[in-house]
Amino acid sequence: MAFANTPTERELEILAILWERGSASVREVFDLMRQRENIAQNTVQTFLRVMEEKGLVAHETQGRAFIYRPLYSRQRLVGQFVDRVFNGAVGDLVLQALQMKRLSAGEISAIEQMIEQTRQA
Amino acid sequence: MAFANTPTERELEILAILWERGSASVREVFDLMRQRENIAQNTVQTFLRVMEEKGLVAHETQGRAFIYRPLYSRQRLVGQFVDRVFNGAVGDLVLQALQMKRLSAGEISAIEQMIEQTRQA
DNA sequence: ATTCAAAACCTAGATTTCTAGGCTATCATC
DNA sequence: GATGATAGCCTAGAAATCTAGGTTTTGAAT
Repeated sequence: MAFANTPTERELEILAILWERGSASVREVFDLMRQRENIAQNTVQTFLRVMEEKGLVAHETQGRAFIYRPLYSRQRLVGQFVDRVFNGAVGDLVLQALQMKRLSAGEISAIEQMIEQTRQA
Repeated sequence: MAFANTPTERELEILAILWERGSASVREVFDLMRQRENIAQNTVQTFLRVMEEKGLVAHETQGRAFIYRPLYSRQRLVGQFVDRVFNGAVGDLVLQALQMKRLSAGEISAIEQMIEQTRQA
């Protein structure tokens, strides 16, 4: 996606893993990715290094290993997605999502609660 | 994004225009794009031709001009977005979107109505 | 201290995406 | 039927993205 610092396809895949887990070592990211596709650990490592240069992630060391965490948030990605796909109209995105009919009763309740809160503000 | 036939960045930009207008000639797409960036009409034309090969758009002629319309839907894109970013959890996407607090009262009402319908099914 | 394993760094090359120049076809007007 | 304007086609090359091999570093075990 063409904004400044927008993650590429592969970067997004890695970010998704970090969002899910909060943080992870190169090894952990690699192990998850290899389950779905053919990829070398070095490739993952290189991506994380470059992503850090770009400011998408940060790391701290734990023993010899680097533990990465995301700096770029899901929220931000959703914002950019809305801007480019729905011209900024969040409501349209929500409507479109609701039409997908993939929601459980529990999810619907959570959404209703959230709307209640939104209405206050 | 890395699914089969997922539009690239540039393709997405063009699709967004077609979604907005329903359909458009090469010239119209070009005129809209040039307002924001530096691009040649030939580039737009080439993209549309390739996108047609990929099945993302279709065209019919009107006089000498080709009028393109999208075949790949917003709905489908949102579906792929949810899958890769929220691991398929539509509810999480909606929650995240609602937290952005960019909604008007009218939009909120529309969403509530939509939820009512969703609840029925 | 040597050997081994695990991790990171550096680098070049493959692949995909993007870009637009030059060419041809079509139609309207003179 | 020549001229000009508008449109689409073909093509090659530039730029960005992705990939992973070879090397080096570090720490643990013998």
